[in-house]
Amino acid sequence: MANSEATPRSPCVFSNVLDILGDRWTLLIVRDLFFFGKHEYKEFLSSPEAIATNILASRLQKLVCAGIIDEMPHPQNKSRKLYFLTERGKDLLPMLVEMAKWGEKHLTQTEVMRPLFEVIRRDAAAFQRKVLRDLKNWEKANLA
Amino acid sequence: MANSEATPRSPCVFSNVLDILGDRWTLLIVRDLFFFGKHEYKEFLSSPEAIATNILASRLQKLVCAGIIDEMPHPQNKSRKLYFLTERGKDLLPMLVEMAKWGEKHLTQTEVMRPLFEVIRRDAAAFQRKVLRDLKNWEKANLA
DNA sequence: TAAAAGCACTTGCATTTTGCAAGTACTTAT
DNA sequence: ATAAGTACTTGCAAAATGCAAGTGCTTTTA
Repeated sequence: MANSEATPRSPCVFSNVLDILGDRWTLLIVRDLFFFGKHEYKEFLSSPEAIATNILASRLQKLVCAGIIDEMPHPQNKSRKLYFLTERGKDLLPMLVEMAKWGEKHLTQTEVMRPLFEVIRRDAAAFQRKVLRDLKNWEKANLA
Repeated sequence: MANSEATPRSPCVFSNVLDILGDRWTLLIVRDLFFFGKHEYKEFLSSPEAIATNILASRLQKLVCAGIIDEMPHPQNKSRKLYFLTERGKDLLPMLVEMAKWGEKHLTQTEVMRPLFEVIRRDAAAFQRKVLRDLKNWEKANLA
C-alpha cells in the first residue's frame, strides 16, 4: 500500500513528495486538520467533497505511515480516535498557504475559503502563526 | 477528461487546485519546465520517473486546458512542439519551492535536487528570481 | 528520391485504483 | 436489552494507469 519510503521512482524531492501527497484526497484531510479544527473520522467524512470511507481509511493510514499525522484513542469514547498533525505535518502549512494563494488568484468557484483567504492575503505570516497557535492550544488540551 | 472548471466537487480552493494538480505526474512536468529547462515532449519523457506516453499526452493537454502551460510549433521542425509556462503557470513557483523545502527537510532519498536545493535554502527569494529570469530569457529567444 | 529514422502522439489491453453500497465488530446511549 | 454511533472492511463496477505496439507526419540519410 505504501511505497513512500521503499523504492522511490526517482531521487527527486518532487516525485517523493508527490508519492505521498499527490492525489485528490490526502491534502483535503490535512486541510481539515489545519483550517477547520477537525480531528475525527466522522468529521473528515462530513467535508463537502464527500470522501468515501475506504479512501479516507487508506489515506489516514498513509498519512500516519508518512509521519504527517498521528492518532490516539478518544479520551471520552473508546470507539473513537483523534487524529492530529505531527511537527512534520505542521511544516506543510507554508505549502498549503501558497497553494491557496495560487488557487485564489487563478481559479474561480472558491467561495468557501474566501473569508479565510482574506485573512491570508492581509497578512500571510500572521495567519500562519494563528493557525499554529490554535493547533498548539488543541494539543495542550488533548495531548498527554 | 477535464472537470477542472465544470462542476467542482466543492467550492474549496484546495479541492479545486487538487482537481488540476492533484496526481503523481502533473507537477513533475511543471518541475521540468521550471528547473530543468525542458520544453519538449521527448524531454519530459526522458525524466527519471519514466512517465508513459499516454499519461504525458493527457497531462500536457490538461495543463494547456487549465491555462498553466501553452504550446507552439517548434520553429525549426514542424513535427515538434514547444511547451512553456504561462503567467498562471509561473505563479506556481512559490508553491513548488515550499514543496521542495518540506521534502528536503522531511524526506530522505532526494539527492537529485540536492544541489538545486542548496541554492533555495541559501536564498529562496533570489532563487525564484533567477528561475523566473531564466524563463524570461527563454521566452525572449523563443516567443514571437 | 526512396528508405529509414524521429517525433508526437493514439490504441488496445491487463492491472491497479477509485467510488459506491453494504456489511461488521465494537462501544455507547436509551 | 435494544438501538444507535463509530471506525472501519468487503465486494463489485467503473475509471485511471502502465505497458507495448501501432499510426501518421516530418526530417534526415543513402
